[in-house]
Amino acid sequence: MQNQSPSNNTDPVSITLTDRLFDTLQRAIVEGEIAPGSKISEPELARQHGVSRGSLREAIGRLEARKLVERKPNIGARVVTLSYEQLIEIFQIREALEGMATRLAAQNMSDQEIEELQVLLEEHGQQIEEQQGQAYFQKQGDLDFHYRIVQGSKNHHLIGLLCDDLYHLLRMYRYQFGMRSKRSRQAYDEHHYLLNAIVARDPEMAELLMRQHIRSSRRNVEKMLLEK
Amino acid sequence: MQNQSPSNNTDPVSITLTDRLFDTLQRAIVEGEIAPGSKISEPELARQHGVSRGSLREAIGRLEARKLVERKPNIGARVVTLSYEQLIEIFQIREALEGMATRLAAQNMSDQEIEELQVLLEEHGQQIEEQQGQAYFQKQGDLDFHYRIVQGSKNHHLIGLLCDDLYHLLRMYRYQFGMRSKRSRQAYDEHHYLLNAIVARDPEMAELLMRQHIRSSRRNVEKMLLEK
DNA sequence: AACATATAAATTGTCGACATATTAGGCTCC
DNA sequence: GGAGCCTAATATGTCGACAATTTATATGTT
Repeated sequence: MQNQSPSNNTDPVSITLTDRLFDTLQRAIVEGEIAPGSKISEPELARQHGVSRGSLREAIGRLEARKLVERKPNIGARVVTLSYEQLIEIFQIREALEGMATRLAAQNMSDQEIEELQVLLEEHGQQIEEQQGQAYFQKQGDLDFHYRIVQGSKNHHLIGLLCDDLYHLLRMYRYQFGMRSKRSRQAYDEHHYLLNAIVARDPEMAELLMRQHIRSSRRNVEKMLLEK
Repeated sequence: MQNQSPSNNTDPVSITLTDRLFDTLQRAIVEGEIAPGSKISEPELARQHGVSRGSLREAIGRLEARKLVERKPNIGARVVTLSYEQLIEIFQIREALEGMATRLAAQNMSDQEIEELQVLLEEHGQQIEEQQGQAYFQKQGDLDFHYRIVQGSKNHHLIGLLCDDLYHLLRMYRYQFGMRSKRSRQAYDEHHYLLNAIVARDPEMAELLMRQHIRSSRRNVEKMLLEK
């Protein structure tokens, strides 16, 4: 679930101050500790974290590249405000990118990776039967599943795009809108079909099912937001 | 073709020093003035451009976010070295993203935008008949065509992903490998079919044709690289 | 009282310098 | 002659301060 383990350097923890700051701020923004739309004051944040403004600015720069903050010259940076339209945009991109990732995963995942994915899915199935109320683990499980498939594509650029950029934005939406999905059972079934296509090494079908899965998830989110 | 006109701020030119530096360095890297794989010395570059190291570092940070340079903590930044595998990765991502963009363009482009695209394509057709040798304008035309379709998707996040990130990397590959395509005629035909699907407002078909078009372009690139 | 203007405060952009880590070079020892 | 260590030099990471721009405050005029 963390982003630094697969992508970043070999060292155990991020060495440089800016790296740690970036991780900290990213988590704070994603989890809503720093309110969406709020202005980021460089002097204040620097003081709070006990670092220089220079280091902070580099961290903010990275956050901007990941679309978590928006910056205007000579005016300052604000945490992004999430809109319904932007959420749709994200889902469209996810559909395209994860569809391709799944296609590639059907070709490139090792037999062992596929087996592990099957085990993971079985665990999810048990969790759903045992504690149907606990939506948190379902969400976590859903992320795990998608995460592994993306890794299985073996396309490093694609992995970075999804895991380092898009997924954080998506988690931010989840925190902000407090999404508790009532369709964990359906999602589980869809994961099952999808995995079958991967086991059969059928890229075309795998991509198709993933795209349907994400569209279905999107429709669910749309419905939930309109209910409010 | 430029990236700053649609995406960036409202001011005529980039105001801040770091912005200009970033634009300059990006162009220099994309066009190969700074050799791929070469180390970026902060003191030297800062001196050459007459700026402080701080400003330069912010610019390098953005270049890193766009995958044009790779940075290792306490060691330094190097211009990316382009490999055959990475090129394939880029094409796979393009196929997914531009496929989706075309699907959306078929739904969201205005009638006027479509007409303008038809005019543009006609001009390309004439250029091909008149000066079949001039590969440069063909490439430029190809980029224009793709660029406009992406814009037509009206998905701002997707537009940024393709125009601000991927296309620069792609142009870098073109410069480095000196790609002169001998299939401008075929590409033109494919553009024609594709545009027809957009005119017919057929998203499914439009996406399909774009994906085929990009796959075809990829195969051509693969062939060219193997010939060397 | 409201609007415009001018001044003051605060914030962002930029710079130069210090601290720390890496690399290069030379010396010793085997 | 080569491998390994120690020292010097260079590069990166981090900081505090100045410059330029924006925002807030105060003043004056209609």
